[in-house]
Amino acid sequence: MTARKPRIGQSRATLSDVAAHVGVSAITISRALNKPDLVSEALRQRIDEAVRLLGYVPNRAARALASTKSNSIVVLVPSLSNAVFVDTLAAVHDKLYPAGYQMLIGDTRYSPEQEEKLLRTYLEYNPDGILLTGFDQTPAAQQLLAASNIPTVHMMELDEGGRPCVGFSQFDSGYALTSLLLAKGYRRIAFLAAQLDPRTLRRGDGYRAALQQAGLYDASRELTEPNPSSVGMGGGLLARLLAQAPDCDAVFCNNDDLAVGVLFEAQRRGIRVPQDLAIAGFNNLDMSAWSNPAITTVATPRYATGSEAADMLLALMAGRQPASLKVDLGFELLARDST
Amino acid sequence: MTARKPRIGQSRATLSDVAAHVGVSAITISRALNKPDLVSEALRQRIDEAVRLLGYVPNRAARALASTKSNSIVVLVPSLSNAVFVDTLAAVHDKLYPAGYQMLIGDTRYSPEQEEKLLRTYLEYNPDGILLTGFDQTPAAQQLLAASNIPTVHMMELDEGGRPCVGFSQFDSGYALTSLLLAKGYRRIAFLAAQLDPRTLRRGDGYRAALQQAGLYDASRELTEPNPSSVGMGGGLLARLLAQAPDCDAVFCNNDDLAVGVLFEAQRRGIRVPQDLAIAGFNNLDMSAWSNPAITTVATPRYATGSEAADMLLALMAGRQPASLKVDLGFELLARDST
DNA sequence: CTGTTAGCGCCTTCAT
DNA sequence: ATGAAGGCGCTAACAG
Repeated sequence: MTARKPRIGQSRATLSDVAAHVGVSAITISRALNKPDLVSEALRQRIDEAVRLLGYVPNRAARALASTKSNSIVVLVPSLSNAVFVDTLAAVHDKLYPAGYQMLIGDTRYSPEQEEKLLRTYLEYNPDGILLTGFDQTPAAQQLLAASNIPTVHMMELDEGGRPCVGFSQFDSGYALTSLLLAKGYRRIAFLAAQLDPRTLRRGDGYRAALQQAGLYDASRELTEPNPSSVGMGGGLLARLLAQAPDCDAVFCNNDDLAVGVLFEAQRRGIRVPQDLAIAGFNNLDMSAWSNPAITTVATPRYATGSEAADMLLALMAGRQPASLKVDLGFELLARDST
Repeated sequence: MTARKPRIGQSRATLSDVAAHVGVSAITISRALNKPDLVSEALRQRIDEAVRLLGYVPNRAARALASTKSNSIVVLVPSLSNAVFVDTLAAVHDKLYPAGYQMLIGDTRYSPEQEEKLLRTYLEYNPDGILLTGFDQTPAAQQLLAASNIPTVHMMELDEGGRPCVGFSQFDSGYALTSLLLAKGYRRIAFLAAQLDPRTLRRGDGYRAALQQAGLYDASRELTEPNPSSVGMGGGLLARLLAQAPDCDAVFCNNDDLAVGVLFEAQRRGIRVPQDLAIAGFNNLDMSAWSNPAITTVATPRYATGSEAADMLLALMAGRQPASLKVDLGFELLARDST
């Protein structure tokens, strides 16, 4: 036998349905669910049972409307096919979910315009907080953010202007990896990249600075592609590179998948790694540790970035002042057999 | 015209703020935004300007509450670190976004319990539709779904019971790949898998059926790990396999990353591929096409699955009967040099 | 084409 | 520890 709801249609049970069932007022049900200590033990149990019986599911829209808190936070990343951002998202989720927040995930596909569109849409959800990747928001997006007055933390890069951020210096990492190659004696070092996003550009700046400082910079050794990086593209980039600068003795790949692709292509061409050509990657993706030879790379703090950014956001949302508004998580050079 | 209450605080502009500014009623603004043809050209322009001027952003919670339509759909996938699901998500987005729907993405981490939790939470958003992976929902989750009465489409597998679904036969694909190996003359074929989800199990069933049929099945050649698959794990699995069944002449890896890991480990051990050991993978991930040798695999319809599933959901949500409630997208065997 | 009247389901503020 | 009244911002259903 089913309890008949005095409501038309078969829309789901509401707070007052549960209230009617238990014989108390709606607000008491609300309290039992949200602030259990304010309701007596006995009542609470009866309420819980009624909730189960009626299959009551709270209506988030109503709650958000009435409380002006949505309990959801927007997270915008440039790509979901890059393990870097997936790991970061996982960390954010691990931190925010226990705190009662729902993630609204947006994939900007490396486009500030798309990011702006997503932001506009997600702002309609009245998010309590926002997590963005980098600082290359469109002016309109920046305005939206400013006007919304919603706590926002930027991930993956460091800001000089005081905006809350968690990441590491992209420039320094590019500089450091290039310096490592220089220290190992390589002199004709190429730079291969896909997806010219701001972080890639900044790593490239680091690469260039290191080489110029050593008097070894040669623009013909820098090669990029507009598409998302992949193993296949790594091979293609090496082919292009060898055509225009056949004397390279090392390549700095902006992502490990490119590096693995370069390795595969080198093998196909009978180029020995690292004897004829050294290969370095970036991001320390799983596969680069296991190839033959294993690939030198830069371990970047992706999980930690998500975790720290979520912490900072939690603080900001609670109105607390975070310990620091600029958290530099650093990076680690992993020298392996490919260099 | 109704009275506009001057709002306190700096909460953002509402419909009636815009209405007051323009000198019309709130509903007219609402219409100008949602059903522009119902509003005169001239008024619409003035409204658009006021919207821009005040930085008006609609409140989704209020709209959802008033219209009992949330314009969002829930998509639950087992993992975001598997390219398969990321591609599927991309397809769903490409289809649903233009139709005005927002995706609420949930990562179940291959756990039905986690899936149930996510479902419970996301149901609070009153989604207009639901996209799930596979059919292994917990009983409670199934009840929730049934009670919610929300159109739902299952992805990646095929159902016999009439539930809407888009995918391919996991069993057949496992059977077909194993048959290919048998046809090539391999006799001692191993099966390596991570993440024993229902799809993996079903592929394993196909593998087993093919071998049993040929009188060649040997349980000691089946190896699994509970953790998510990765290149590194592929190497580990090969090591374990060779310890307990050193005479294998082929391995069927449940995912391409495992296959690449097996290849790397084989190289390290001086095992020639495919002469000493043939390697086959699954899912046709980018890298498997470029390794040396390239890896035989099964191309699965991940983008198409998302796309078709979204179409079917769109039809269901519109109250239309989809052409078919069970769409079999098939799969393709890609024989390459590793076998 | 535009306006009025309600009320979506819940929570806030005050009461008891 | 529990309840009553009111309203969050928007749109459905009817006017006109």
